[in-house]
Amino acid sequence: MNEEREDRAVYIISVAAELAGMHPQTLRIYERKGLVRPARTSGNTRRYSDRDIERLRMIQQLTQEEGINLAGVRMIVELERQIEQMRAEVERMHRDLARARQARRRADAASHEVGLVPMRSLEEMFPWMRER
Amino acid sequence: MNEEREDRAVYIISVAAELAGMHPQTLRIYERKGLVRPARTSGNTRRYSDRDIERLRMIQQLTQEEGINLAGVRMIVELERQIEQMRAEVERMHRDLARARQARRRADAASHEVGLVPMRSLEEMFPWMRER
DNA sequence: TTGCTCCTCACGTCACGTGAGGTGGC
DNA sequence: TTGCTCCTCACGTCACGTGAGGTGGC
Repeated sequence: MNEEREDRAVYIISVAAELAGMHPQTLRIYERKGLVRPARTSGNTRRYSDRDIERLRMIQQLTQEEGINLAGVRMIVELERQIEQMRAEVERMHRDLARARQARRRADAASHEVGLVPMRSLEEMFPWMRER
Repeated sequence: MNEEREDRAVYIISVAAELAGMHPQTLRIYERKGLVRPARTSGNTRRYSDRDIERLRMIQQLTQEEGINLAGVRMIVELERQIEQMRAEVERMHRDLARARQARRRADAASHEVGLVPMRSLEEMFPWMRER
């Protein structure tokens, strides 16, 4: 399912409630508390997207199975957003580090090719130093 | 305050409750729910450390000011532990990356010193490329 | 007209904090 | 003996979900 499709607001409240396994009135309460923000038609009728449904299911998991109230759900959603962001940051830095190390290796290899004395690390020159 | 001092179990329940601004009975409830684990004396009396007090204050913040219930507090404490761990990971990688880049610079400089053809980055050879 | 939507209000249930009440060891 | 601790039980309050009841537009 692509992003455009996930964000398309297609379900009226009764369908969304059925998909999420909830009472329609519960969905209205969640909107008032700012937990879900469905789109509205020109006639002021709510329209839910697949992303909204996914969010509703997450809320249901937290409230029903974990017994967490809505104030808790709100903060947990925010914290998980932060965690997701940091996970991406770690991922990015892993790539940067790998790239930096590869650049180093290429530079050393290039030195060899033009017949120069390679820059070696202490460990390369004195292998026995590795143990400590 | 050092770590050893933070973990020393010194306060009886009435003092801990006063320091945290709570009812002693509330502290017993929190222990039963697994939110705080004070030490016990040989006579089975609870003894709270400064770290325990800190935790109690955090719980109070979440329940009273944010209106979060104990199930929510439990998960939030866990998520914040994860975030702290990831923050340390990012910190560590930052250092690794800085170290890798410095090693690269040192290697280049050393090539210069022994009169070899230096391995230069594109930016070093064509400074005007920096602007983009 | 039918079946949906919109809204507000009220009730039942449950979590949680407070307090009482009774016990026992420094 | 006094003042603490330990525990359990009960009550008041509040959050939340469900449902009813009345309205209006496709």
